[in-house]
Amino acid sequence: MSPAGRRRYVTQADVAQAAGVSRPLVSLVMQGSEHVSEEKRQRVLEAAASLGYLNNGIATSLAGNRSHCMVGFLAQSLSNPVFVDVYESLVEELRAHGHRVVLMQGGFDPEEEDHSLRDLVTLRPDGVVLVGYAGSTSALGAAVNSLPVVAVTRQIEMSGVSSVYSDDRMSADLAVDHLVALGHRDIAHLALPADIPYEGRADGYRKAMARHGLPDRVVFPELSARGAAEMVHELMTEGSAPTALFCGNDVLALGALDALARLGVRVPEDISVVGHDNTSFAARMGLTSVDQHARQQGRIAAEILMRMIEQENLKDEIETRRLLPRLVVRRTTSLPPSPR
Amino acid sequence: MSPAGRRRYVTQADVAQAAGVSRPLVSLVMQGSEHVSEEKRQRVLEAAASLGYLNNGIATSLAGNRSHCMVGFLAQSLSNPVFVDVYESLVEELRAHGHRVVLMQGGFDPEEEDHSLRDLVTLRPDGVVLVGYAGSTSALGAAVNSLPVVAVTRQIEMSGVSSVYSDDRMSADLAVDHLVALGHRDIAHLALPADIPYEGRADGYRKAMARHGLPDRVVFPELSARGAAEMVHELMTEGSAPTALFCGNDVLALGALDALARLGVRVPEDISVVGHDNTSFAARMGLTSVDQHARQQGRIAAEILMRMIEQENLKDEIETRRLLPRLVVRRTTSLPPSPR
DNA sequence: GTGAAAGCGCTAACAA
DNA sequence: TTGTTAGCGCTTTCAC
Repeated sequence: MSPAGRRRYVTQADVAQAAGVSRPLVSLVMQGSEHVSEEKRQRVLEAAASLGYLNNGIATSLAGNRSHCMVGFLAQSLSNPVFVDVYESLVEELRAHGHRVVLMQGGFDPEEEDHSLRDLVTLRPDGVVLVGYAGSTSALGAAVNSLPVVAVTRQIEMSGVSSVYSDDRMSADLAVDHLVALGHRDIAHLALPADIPYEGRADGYRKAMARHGLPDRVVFPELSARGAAEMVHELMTEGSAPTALFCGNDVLALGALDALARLGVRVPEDISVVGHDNTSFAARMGLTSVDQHARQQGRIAAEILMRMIEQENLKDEIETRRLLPRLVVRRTTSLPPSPR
Repeated sequence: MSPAGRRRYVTQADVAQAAGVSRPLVSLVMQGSEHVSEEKRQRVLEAAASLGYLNNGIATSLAGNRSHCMVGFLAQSLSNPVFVDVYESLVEELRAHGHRVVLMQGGFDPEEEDHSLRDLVTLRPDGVVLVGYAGSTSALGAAVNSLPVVAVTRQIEMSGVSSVYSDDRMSADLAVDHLVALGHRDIAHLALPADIPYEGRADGYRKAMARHGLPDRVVFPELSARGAAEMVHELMTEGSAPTALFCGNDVLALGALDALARLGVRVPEDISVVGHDNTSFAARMGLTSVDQHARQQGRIAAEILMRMIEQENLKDEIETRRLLPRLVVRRTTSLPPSPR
């Protein structure tokens, strides 16, 4: 069966020899060409099957000077389900166009992101999708010169980079306005770390509070449900507790809800909570959350990318799509507790 | 800047011409060879930078007849956070060994899985990790002949495939024994679909119930929180409601909790709920769940894969690691309601 | 130190 | 219909 010694892939040359034909003929058979006699086709296919031949896509795309039909997806993290939503909808859309998607994890460290992006480009994809990219502009600039790039869930203002994103300032407006309309005045914000590229949420929150003439209160928990839980515990036990919490994303909101439950603080009777991203667990938990249309973003990104790939020239032919977020009100927000 | 017409990658030949040196010299410089004069090295590096040269990893590995330092990861789905845990811990471990990981989504359709696996192998990775693989044995057999394969979260009994998994029958034992010890007799099981490869959970549940002399009740919701919610709604409103629910995974458990909350059924006072996988949201929601040590599975898979890659011969040098699951008791399980 | 030549696995012109 | 030849971008002998 398999060769005894060092593992080695079976090549078309091996198949050709076994079948007693020339190398290019094997190539023709593998490509399903019509112009091959039935007899040789059979011989080749049998030889290939018995040797366990597997096409080498790397060599194919190199020789044919053609594309893999592959696009790269660089995700900062998958622990936030919203990124999974983007990925899945993108895969779905691109598959329909005959493209496959390979994902690499970037990470939160800019250097790591850079490195991952370079690794991805090394595979010579037809294009690259960046989700929550926080790398340097230099690595990005190099990529942009050679292949189409589209950023999702945030805008990257750079020549050659298309963007699909949701307006984060408006997200904050929606959340704050909703809470203020209910009568809240003491609204704290559980922000995403300052070094990840979603500062619009915190900025928007500050502006919205100022617009209502209310003082703002921003805290920066570690980016995890646990981190949020610890921060909320602190917030609720030291000094004056807010009557409402706007969380930078649903993962943080989940942690917040946990901490509140442990403290015996009732939601929404004692405190209201708003999340961000409207992930499926927000829906299941009855969490009021801002929807940034993740699946739609993935779909649009796929469309833009396909267009960029097809025209294949003119790096300034980029598109920018800003979506309007939508507040989904559920069971975690209501009137503030009446003053004692 | 970039060429006006059709987008084309800059090659070493372009760099060589611009720098006025030979092609191989550029290669040497790019590989950081010592045996190059400082002057030419500078010229080459400048030319490369100004042209925006990016190495072609595809051509490199082909020419050098050497590996990418890349391993493939085929995931059935990422909507279940437990698979993300496996992926992230694997990436962490393999990165430390200088390997990068590219992920492709398989899907639930066996044909799709097959296709994805072939696509992945086409990229000539050093090895492949399968998570929740449900493809055909033929595609797998072909892969196994050419490169190391390790299956995670389930066992694949096939020559050449290593496996890391948690004992699903024992999971069911832990859950059922816990509930029975609390006094439950009417325990229903929200099973994973029969066509995905985790039948051990349902089998184990049936056996455990039989062992206790109790009748079993298995229902098959659609594999999503929403599906579980609908199924549980049905279960609780038609006929006799069980006093406890053992769910095939935490996603289903989340849906179950949602449905119960909407029905006004209290957990754990009226009904106990046990999940599976001990995902981070189980921890945050106080869900009693069976931990299958996902991160540890990822780490072990990485170690096994590295070992298989290094020895590089003898396809029967495989390893099988069965982990023992652990029940984590939280707030969703307690005594059954006292009979009316 | 540097260039010429050969080759990785495959495809795409040819000619036969 | 088939084999021969050349070449994709890169690395790797091997002379010079």
